[in-house]
Amino acid sequence: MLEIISRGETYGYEITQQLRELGFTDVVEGTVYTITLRFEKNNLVNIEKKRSNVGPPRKFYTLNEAGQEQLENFWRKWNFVSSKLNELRDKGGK
Amino acid sequence: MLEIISRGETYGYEITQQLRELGFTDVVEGTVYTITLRFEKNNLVNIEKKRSNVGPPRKFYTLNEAGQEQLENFWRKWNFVSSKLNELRDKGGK
DNA sequence: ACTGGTATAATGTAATACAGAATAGTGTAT
DNA sequence: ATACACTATTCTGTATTACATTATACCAGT
Repeated sequence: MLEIISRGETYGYEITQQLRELGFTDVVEGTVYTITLRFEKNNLVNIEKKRSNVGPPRKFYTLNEAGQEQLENFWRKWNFVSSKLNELRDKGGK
Repeated sequence: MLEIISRGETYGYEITQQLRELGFTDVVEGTVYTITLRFEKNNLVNIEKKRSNVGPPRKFYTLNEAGQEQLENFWRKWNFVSSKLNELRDKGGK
């Protein structure tokens, strides 16, 4: 979700849809919103509320400096863990 | 940890060491044991207690049928998630 | 007024991660 | 004998996370 937000201003409902398009077909809004709220709580995002002409106002997020760092940090950890796991998976026993 | 156990009978303390060798240098015993206990609780492992000549008895684990399945299931999910994440990481925006 | 799609917030439960402290067995050096 | 280092497991507790459900609200078309 941090990565998705980093691609450009977006809001919860849209993030849900993007995740579904990405293949995470069964994510529901509730899950996404708990995470965006966590981002808010941890001060990783800037918030801008804009009205929509097809529904209630949208809360647009962008990453702030801390959010960028968190994202980079995530990818660092991801690269580490995924390389280790793939190693484990691929090269058989011992 | 399921994968490590699937490679052959092992016990908590040894699993901790293997994880450290794999690069997860800061895992501590407490963490590992909560997970082995979860495996027990979920009936994914067979248990065999054997005495040791260098310390207290060891609780050896092997995967049972359900454990094997759980492991295969894990790899399925892992392959899915990691391919999606790498896609997100590699091919830039949109 | 009602429906369907868009949008967020509030609430609750179960699982997970992780650390720290307590306990105990064994061999070796003092 | 006893103290120490290493091996080994268990117990306990806290904070976070995952995830779903429900409630609420805005808008357009019928």
